[in-house]
Amino acid sequence: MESLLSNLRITVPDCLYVKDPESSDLGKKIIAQSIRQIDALGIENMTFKKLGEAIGSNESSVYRYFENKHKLLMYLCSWYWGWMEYQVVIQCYSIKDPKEKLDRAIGVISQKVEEDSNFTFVDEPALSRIIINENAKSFLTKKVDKENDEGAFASYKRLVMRLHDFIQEVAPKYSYPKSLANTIIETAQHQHFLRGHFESITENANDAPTNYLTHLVRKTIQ
Amino acid sequence: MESLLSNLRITVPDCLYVKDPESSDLGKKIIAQSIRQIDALGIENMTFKKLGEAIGSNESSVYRYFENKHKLLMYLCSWYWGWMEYQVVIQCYSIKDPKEKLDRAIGVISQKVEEDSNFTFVDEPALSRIIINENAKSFLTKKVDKENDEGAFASYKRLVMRLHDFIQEVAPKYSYPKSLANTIIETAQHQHFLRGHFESITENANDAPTNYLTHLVRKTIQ
DNA sequence: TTTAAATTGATAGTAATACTATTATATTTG
DNA sequence: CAAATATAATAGTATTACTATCAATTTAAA
Repeated sequence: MESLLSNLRITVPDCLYVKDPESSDLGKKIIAQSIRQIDALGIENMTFKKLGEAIGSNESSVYRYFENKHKLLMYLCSWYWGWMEYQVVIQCYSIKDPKEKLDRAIGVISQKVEEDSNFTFVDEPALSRIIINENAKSFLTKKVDKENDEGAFASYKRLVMRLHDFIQEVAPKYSYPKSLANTIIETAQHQHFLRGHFESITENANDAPTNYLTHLVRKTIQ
Repeated sequence: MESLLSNLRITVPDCLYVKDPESSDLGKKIIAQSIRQIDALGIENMTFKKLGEAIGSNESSVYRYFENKHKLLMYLCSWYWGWMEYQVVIQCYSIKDPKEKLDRAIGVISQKVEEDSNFTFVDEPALSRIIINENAKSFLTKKVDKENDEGAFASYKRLVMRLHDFIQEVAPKYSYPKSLANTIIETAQHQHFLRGHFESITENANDAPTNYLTHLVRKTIQ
């Protein structure tokens, strides 16, 4: 996609950072490099020390932007879900037919992610791999409820509700639109993971799970 | 359920332990107490030191049974999936009608877990909470492929294939029986999680996700 | 343009963790 | 009873996830 909207910004809840990383060059470097390192090493093996060194700075500078590694991960996940919501909205905006609109949304969420040149400091395909491998860790902690109260998961929830609205437009009488919206998003990520590591237990080993999910949703709400 | 089969054992891949914890009293204490502590503290905040102290032993003794915390978690998950497979098998054994059989399997996997007195050193309801909160962490690591090669995830994969067989019996022409089997298991856990922490984005806030899943599966494969 | 304020870099230090190693003491088994 | 094995206790190491301090640099305001 071409870079059309240079002043575009994905909003991330401010409880996730100490200082807004988009407000400085160093901050943007932290984001760009953290995506590279988490993708390469996994969140467990990435440290603020390594991150600082890689951008020609140091540990203490990274701490001035993010309280800790977990908040940084949540920031990245939040950015991704905000960006995904934006993708869904623009790619579905002009579609009139609700069914077609829902299909397109499922496609956007489950297909392979491509680079978006509107956000130069974010490598979206790498970030998408991080979502597949690390997103669950952002909420599977003993602090979820506290962090949820602070609004840390607002972007994710907004995407779920967006999808929920699309489902309701197609099938106003279906009883589980929110649960289904959730299932679509989670299953998309999980099937991508299976594709990469457990091909024996999925039929989506050679392809995105888009067809699987589209069929499942259509049948379920028809 | 009554304790009928005192010599019953759930098999766990032996790459997951150094010394079989079921072979001694200390080993069984480690299992029982680790379930309690991981449930209470989360895997992140549980340590072998705390675990050893809680059973009147110490860190080094725990290390003689499990190489590390991650292997212990994988052991517990593996045990759970093995036990779940056994539950599915015995609860569906006598059912002739394939549709009914599949419904029952979905019920077993998605309903609230109850204590099984055949295994006195395992608190199944607590273990089920661990699965909901920590299972994903057992495979979302950079070591998955290596551990998978060693057979660490055999129990989980067997349960998926068991469910796959049930789905195929009902709908031999359905194209995604493995993916769907997976989705049932993962969604069951995830909906339980949402129930506890994100009720605003699920309709299963007051109930198990059994009805949601049963409906979804029936419609999908019909 | 000078001064103050804010940002960054460098270094040091702490408590906790995830182990490894060693040795002493029980306990079991042959 | 002796030998083998299992457990307990202690100590030690490298790494991590921070916190604190201070100097150097950049930026912004008067």
